[in-house]
Amino acid sequence: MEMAERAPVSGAGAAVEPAGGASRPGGAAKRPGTRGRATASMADVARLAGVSSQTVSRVSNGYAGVNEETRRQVLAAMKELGYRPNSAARALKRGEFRTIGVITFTLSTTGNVRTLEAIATSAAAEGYAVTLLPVAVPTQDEVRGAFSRLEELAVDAVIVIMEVHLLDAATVILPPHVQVVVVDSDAGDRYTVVDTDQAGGTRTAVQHLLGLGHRTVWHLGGPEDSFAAQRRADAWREALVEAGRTPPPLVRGDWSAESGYHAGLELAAREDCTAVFAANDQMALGLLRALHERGRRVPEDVSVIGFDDIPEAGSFLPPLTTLHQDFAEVGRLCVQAVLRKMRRNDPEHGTTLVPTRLVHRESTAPPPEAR
Amino acid sequence: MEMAERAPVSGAGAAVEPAGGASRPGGAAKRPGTRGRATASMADVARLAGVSSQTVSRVSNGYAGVNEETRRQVLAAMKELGYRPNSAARALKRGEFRTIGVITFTLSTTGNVRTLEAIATSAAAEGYAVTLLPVAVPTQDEVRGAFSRLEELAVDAVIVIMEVHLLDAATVILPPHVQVVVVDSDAGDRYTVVDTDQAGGTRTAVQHLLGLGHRTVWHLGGPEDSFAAQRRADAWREALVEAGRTPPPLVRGDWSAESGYHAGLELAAREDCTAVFAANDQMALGLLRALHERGRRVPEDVSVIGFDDIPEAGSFLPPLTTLHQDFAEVGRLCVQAVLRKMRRNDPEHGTTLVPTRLVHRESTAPPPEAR
DNA sequence: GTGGCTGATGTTTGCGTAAACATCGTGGCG
DNA sequence: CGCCACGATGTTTACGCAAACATCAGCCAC
Repeated sequence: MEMAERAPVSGAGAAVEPAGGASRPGGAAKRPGTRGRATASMADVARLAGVSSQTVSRVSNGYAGVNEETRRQVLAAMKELGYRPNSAARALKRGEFRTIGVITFTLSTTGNVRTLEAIATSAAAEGYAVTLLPVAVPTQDEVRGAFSRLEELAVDAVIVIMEVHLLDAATVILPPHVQVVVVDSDAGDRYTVVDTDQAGGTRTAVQHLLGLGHRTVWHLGGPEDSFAAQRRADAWREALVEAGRTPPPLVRGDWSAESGYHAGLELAAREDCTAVFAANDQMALGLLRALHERGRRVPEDVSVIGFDDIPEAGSFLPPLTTLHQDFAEVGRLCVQAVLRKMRRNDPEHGTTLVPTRLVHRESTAPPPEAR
Repeated sequence: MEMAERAPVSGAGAAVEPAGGASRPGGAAKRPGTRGRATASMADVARLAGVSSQTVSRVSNGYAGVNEETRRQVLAAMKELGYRPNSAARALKRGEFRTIGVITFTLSTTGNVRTLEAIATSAAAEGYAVTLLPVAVPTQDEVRGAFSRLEELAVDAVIVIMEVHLLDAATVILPPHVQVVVVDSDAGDRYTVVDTDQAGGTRTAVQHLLGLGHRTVWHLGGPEDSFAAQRRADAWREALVEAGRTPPPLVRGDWSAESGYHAGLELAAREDCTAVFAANDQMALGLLRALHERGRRVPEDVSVIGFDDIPEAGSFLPPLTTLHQDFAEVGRLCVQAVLRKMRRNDPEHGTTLVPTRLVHRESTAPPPEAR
């Protein structure tokens, strides 16, 4: 921090030549491709300040027992040389990297991205960096590969934003000292989990529509291999049964707007379908298009409710009533949880659910027959 | 890789106690909170395999000159102890971290996210990890803070996904040995830049609409402080002037669908507006809603073209004609460029533009008067 | 046969940092 | 007055790894 305003690029390390060149046999030009200008080390700073390197270390780490005058000199020397602690050496010495690894299957869903962003922000606030490990194709080998790399990588803990069953085969190679927190799954018995309250949100959605007078609620679900989708579908069914209604057949999409459109064409053909709960906003978007094309008005003929509350949801035609997921909170809690586990070396698993919030816009209304 | 299928969690390091405990004075329980079970080091493996630690190193790094029999023994010992190279020590010794830092202002735009994803994937393919540094609020202090951290952080190079003018004040503290590549800017004279060909794409959009017979093309631009927006606006104006048309007044949004809606209400009121080029798809979405609400049909009365080709664009009402940005390619080229610069220690700046592609859907048509 | 060469392996050393321990004044107190 | 506690600083050492150099056996050529 203190050296934030040192000289611009080429002027760095101007006055004193950091040790190197002749004196160090092998290690002069460290950074590959750095024209021999090694970065200043603690020893260089110590020499310039006329103290021992240990004193530099003490200043660098903010220890109390350093004379004010000495401290000033050291800081001055640091500034002059543009000294930056070498994090590799630090990590080696301390045995921790101050880095959290995030493994994720894809960044193409809003949820994953927003969660990741929140994780990065929270981690930064705690002095941790975030290393990203995306897994392009979700074969088990891929996942395993990613984790293999993560282990050799400099991470103290791992947050997984991914359907947990993709992780199962990889579990065995998690090194015992790395704590893991998982998002987006219901594997609370085997992992520490932080997630949106899928079931609660779904119940809210269903009850909202029933409350408007709809006889039952159709569900445009996510793909079969997604636990989150499964969970929402289960909760939808339960909520209907609890209310004494008969759940209509489940219609599936794959989270994409396109798949929502296709499913929507089916639903539009059913006269008895007056209310649809879509498992995410993208599919709801496609659904809206299909209903529009088939002349079914929303919300007059059919009510639609989404899940996620993506930023665009308020601009759909009509603006979409949906369940807001607080991804920022999920990300924040992930970091909290993983750091707590790390610090306490806590092997216990816990599940933290973040509630959703119903955002009432213009895509839901009482059914035609109730008017 | 060889140790991918070693024993599950608790069985790690079963047979041989890695050195530690009594023999090492200070360094027994390294990882904080690890109940004293230190991870195995090269020395431990060497002891078990009955070779020197250097031979272990050679096996670990795949050097040729190791006897096949010896190699097998070492690999077996590694497996038994669950040995993983310590990346901190490796980084310290080698003087590089095999990590690229990505600094970005926000992950709420599709472009940034997709670019980031491509960067992470490409970097992984090159054996590099990606460390993420989001800057929540774009004040200069924030940016500076992020870079400060990056320097102490373990990165060999930096990719910036951010309007470059936000970076200017921070530049001075970039350490001289870190190569930088910037996305999303036109600062080719000061940085190496990889970006979508904004101007080319814009020209394509304008020409497409003029080609359909529209007298002129309106522009729903991005915020004033965005270079990308500025660039698209400039190119739009130029393309019109080149074609001998008079550019109508510029209407601005802030990239959001909401802002597109508000701007759209204005545009909908102008009878002479028959074609709009929106600077991104989100704003186009809002624009579509506004036009719909005001009874202006798309594309019969007004043609709309977007920019980005977000996944949802094909599900808009109507499906949006837009310019596809190849973010994956941008990300890939970023990694290529920054690694090349690193390896050659290349101080030269270059600009790489990735072309766009017109995706023709249903939101554009000839103007009413041409029919 | 002996010198040199090659391939396989061991030994030494140092990367930059920070804990542990050592030293060295100074001042307070018995 | 001398001893000791204490604050400030210096010295040693080890973190884990991998270059550089050293060693050593076997083998070929002259």
